[in-house]
Parts: sequence; C-alpha cells; structure tokens
Amino acid sequence: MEMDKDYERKCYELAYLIFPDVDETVDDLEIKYPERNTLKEGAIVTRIAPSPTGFMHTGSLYQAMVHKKLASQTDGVYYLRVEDTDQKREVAGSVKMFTEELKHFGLEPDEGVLAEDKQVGFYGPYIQSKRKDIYRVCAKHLVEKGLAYPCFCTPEMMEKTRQMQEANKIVPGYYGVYAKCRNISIDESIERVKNGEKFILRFRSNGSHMRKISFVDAARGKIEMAENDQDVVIIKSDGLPTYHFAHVCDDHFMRTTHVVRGEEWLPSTPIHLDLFEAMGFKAPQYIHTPLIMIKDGNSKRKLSKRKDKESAVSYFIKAGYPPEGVNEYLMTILNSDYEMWKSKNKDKNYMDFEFKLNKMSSAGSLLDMPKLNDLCKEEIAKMSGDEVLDRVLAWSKEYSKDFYDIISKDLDYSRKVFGLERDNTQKIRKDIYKWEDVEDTFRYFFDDIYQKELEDKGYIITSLTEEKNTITKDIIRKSLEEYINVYNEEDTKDEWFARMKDTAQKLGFCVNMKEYKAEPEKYIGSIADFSSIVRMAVTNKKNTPDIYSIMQLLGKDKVIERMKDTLSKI
RNA sequence: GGCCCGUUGGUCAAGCGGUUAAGACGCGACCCUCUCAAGGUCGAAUCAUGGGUUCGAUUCCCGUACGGGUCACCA
Repeated sequence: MEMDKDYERKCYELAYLIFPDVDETVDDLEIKYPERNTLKEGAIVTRIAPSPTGFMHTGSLYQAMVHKKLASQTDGVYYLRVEDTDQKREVAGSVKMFTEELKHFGLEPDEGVLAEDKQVGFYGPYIQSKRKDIYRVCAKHLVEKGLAYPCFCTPEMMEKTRQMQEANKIVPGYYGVYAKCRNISIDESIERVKNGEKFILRFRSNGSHMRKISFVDAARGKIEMAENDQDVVIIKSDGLPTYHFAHVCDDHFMRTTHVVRGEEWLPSTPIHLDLFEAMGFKAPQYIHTPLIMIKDGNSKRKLSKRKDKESAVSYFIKAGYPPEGVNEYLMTILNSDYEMWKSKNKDKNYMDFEFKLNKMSSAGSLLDMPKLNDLCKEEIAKMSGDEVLDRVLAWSKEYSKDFYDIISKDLDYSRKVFGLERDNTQKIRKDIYKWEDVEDTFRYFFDDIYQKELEDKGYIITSLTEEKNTITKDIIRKSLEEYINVYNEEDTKDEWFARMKDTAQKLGFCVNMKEYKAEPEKYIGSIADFSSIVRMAVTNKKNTPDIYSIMQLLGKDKVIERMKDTLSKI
C-alpha cells in the first residue's frame, strides 16, 4: 500500500520532470473539444488523413469516396487532417496539391484543412505538427498513470535485441523482458532524466500476446487477434508523436466516429485499441478498406508508388480522365451492388446511391483500366459538344498548351469539331475516354497538327495498295482526279453519297456491299474502298467519323486542296 | 518465419443450404454500315483444394494450397 502511494507520487514527479511546462490536463481537453452534440443521432464523423509526401495515392481517392458518402448520407462530418509527424518525408506544396486533387473529383471535405491556407472547424488545429501541445498533455497523462515511460535505448541496442530475437525465433519487438527501459526502476528513470540523458517515450502495455481480443470491423465483421503487448513509441526524439499515438489523441478529440483506413493498418489495430483503453477513451468504429492491386506478371500486388503510374491520383488528372468516370469506377469496386443500382437509375449519379458498409468487398481488387476507360467513355458520351470543348479547353490549358492555343484560335470552329456526331441525338460518338487522346483523334481538323503529321509520318494512302492488290496507285490517282471534279459542297448528305457512288461505279468499284461480298473478284474494290481513298486523302487517317460531316466542316477549299496535295504525292 | 486478411469466368462481381450460378468490362462471331467508335443479336469462359456437417453444399465448420498485408523513433 505504502509502496503504491510512493510509486504513484514518483510517476507524477517523472511526468513533471519530462513535461514541466504542461499544465493542461486531459479533462481540460475534454471540455475544449467537446462531443459533437449538435449532430443528429447516427451521424458519422470521418476523416481523411494524408501525409504530405507530395503524392496522393489512388487508394486515398477511393477512401475519400467512402468518407464523403458516409458523412453526407448521415448528415455527419468529413474532415481533413494533415499527418505530418514525419518531417523527414515532408514535401512542400503537398497540402495544396492534395486539397486541389480532392476538389477535382468533387470529394472535398466539409471541415479541417480545406486549402493550403484555409482551415475550418472547432476541433483544430488540423495539422498534427501544430498539435504538439495536445499530444504532450496526453503523454503526460500516461506517464502520471505509470502507463508510459522514458526509454533510453539507442537504435544500435535495439538492433542487437532484434537480431537476437530473430536468431532465436522469438517474437521480435520491445515488450516484456526485452523492454529494457520498462524494467528499470522509477527512481533510476527520474535520475537519468534529471541527468539530461536523451530519451523517447514508450507506452507501457499490459497486454499479453497469449490473450485474444476481438473487435468489429464495420465492413468485415468480427476480427480476432492477439492482444498487443508491444511497448510502442508514443513520442519520438523530435518531440512529435508516432502515428499510433497521434491517431488515438486526434480521433478522440476531433470526435471521429468512424476510422476508414487501408487494410495495411489492420495488424496494428490491437495497438490502437490498447492505447485507447489506456487513455480512457472510447475507440471509434474501424473500417479497413481493401487495397487496390495491380497485375504484375502472373500475380497481383499492391499499387506501388515507384512502379505504377496509376498509383498517383495526379496521373488520372494529367491524362484527362473525366472525374465523373473515375468516380463511377471507384463506386463499382467500392460497393458491390452499385452497378445494379446504376443500371436501374441511369440518370442519377453516385451521390444519390445509398452506400452500405456491409456491401463493401474485402478482397483487394485489381485496377481494371479497360473498365475505367469504358466508364469514362460513357460519361463523355453524355456531354454536349459545348461541354466537351469546355473540358478540353480547361484540360489542355493546363497540360497541353500547344493544343490549347490551336483550338482556342477559332472557338466556333472547335465547337463544331467537338460537337461532331455528338449533338445530333441518335448516334452519339463514343470514342474518347480521356482528354489526352483528343488531339490525336481530331488532328486532321487543325492544319498545324495535320501538316506536321504529314511531314513526320508521311501519306498513309499508299498503304491501301498493300491491302488489296486491285487498288493500284493508278486507281487511287484516278479516283481522286475524278472526285475532285465532281465534289459539290452544296450537296445534302444523300446527294453527296449518291455522287460518291456514281464516281466509284464509273471507275469499276462495286457500290453495293452485299453484291461485293458475294462476288468480290468481279470488281476492283467496293464503295468502302473508294470511301477510304477519299477519307485518307482528306484526313490522312484510316478511321474517322462520317466523311461527309468532316468535309462540310473543313470547307470546300481545304478539301480540294488536301486531295490535290495527296494526289501530287502518290 | 509469426500474426492477420482474402480466394466465384481474363477482370470487377451477384449469390447468403436446393439457382439453367445474375450483371458489367474485356474477348469472339454475326447483323447494321462509306471506315472506325457506337448500337443490336448470339457465344466461349467461374465456385482454389481435401475433409467434415447435412437429404442436399458455391453458400456453414476444419485443414491444405495460393495470393496479399504486417511485424520502425514511416505513415
């Protein structure tokens, strides 16, 4: 009894020695950062917690979607907290990039760090390096309770212990008898701190590896794991907390109800539960999301920052994937019944969908680029020509300046180009899924690009002779010569095609595809071949939308000029 | 290696003890067609494996294999 009182007193003495300037208490913080009572029952408070490493992972976007959905569905709060406790890895400008990228996808938070210089909310500061005082109050609390202690071990000593443990096949780590500083007397600790010896702070775990704990993951259900028995570091030598400790303090005092994080955190959840209990805090609900994988040879692995360009959200922005399409894709891998719902609610978007935690898949899914492309294609197909132009303008201004200059020269013309087979309701063109490809798809509409391509790659029309030996250079020449004479810009589409057929027939082409297919040897080629000659002469492309519309857009002079030019090169 | 999570066609997946095992992407064929893209019709293709439990297992339990994650003063 006497001893306990004495020990208790010494813990306070030690706490005071370590934190002489901390006079706030955990109870003070409880009052300063009260529970969010204004929220209605069942409101979910979530947070996205990026580290400012200059890189936003695609997985973070996926999680941002979960946060946004959960919070908005329950009239809760989704906030952003910057986790910058590892100052070595910090990259300037990260916060700006992160918030802008979230915004790009319409997944901006409601609270916390909303922009580089903008924080909103009563639970701040929302940047961990600015919350040092809070962690110190909490750490002091643990020292006072005898639940944290100074550790004087050097990295070299730690390394030796680890090697010994590995050699002897003992569970590695700092715990039990291997936790040297855990087992020194409180008097010695006090003495060594007084002497100015360097130390860090460790948690004193009372857990045992032999016991099991279980908790309910809101997406995966009950999970059973060994209790934590590691005396993890809570305050590092730079005075900042480790992730484990910051998570516990912040999510408690920011009143987070649901912690949505990647599966890689699952193994350390017992540590967090242990810490929550030690602090006397109620633990939040955990949701561990599956990792996004990528195919690597015959196996799959986690998206890697170094190897996979798709691991960075910025990749999708730079390539000009429409955010709507990316979001659609994320939803399909996020909630298993989304695609079903979507097919019944084509006109609605993902914000109208009721996201359910128990419908979350727990297996890591492969990033399926063809599927993403398809979804993006569908989204772009919904846009009008004007909208496509606006988007291409906005994208190219940022990522393809030359192209931007070219298309903004004559906006009326560009509007018609991008409205091609798009504004005429019935057959909507679906051949673009990202803005990056637009320049190549429409290159023949813009003289500068068209000319450059001819110089670089040459005239592809001669390739026709290789495909079909009846189509000789002579035939191509005759076809163009003939067609130049009869082309009439005033023709309606039907008249135009009749004229095409007429010309083709005179030269020996078959104008009826069925007849041609039945007896191809009777003709030098079909109307399709003749069309190809015209198409290539005008666009230098094998495949394009309807040539009539293209010719109309280009105008007679240019059409004739291009055909003559091609003629001179055969 | 210890611990944890996971495993239905090539990919994403529905299913929650009895189904001809949905659907989407991709792939193939055909149709439409001036070429593509699109659209239409059709098609090939899946319950990792061995034991239980049960009248009956894709579904429940255990083992095995395989894949992934994690074991820091990084998050």
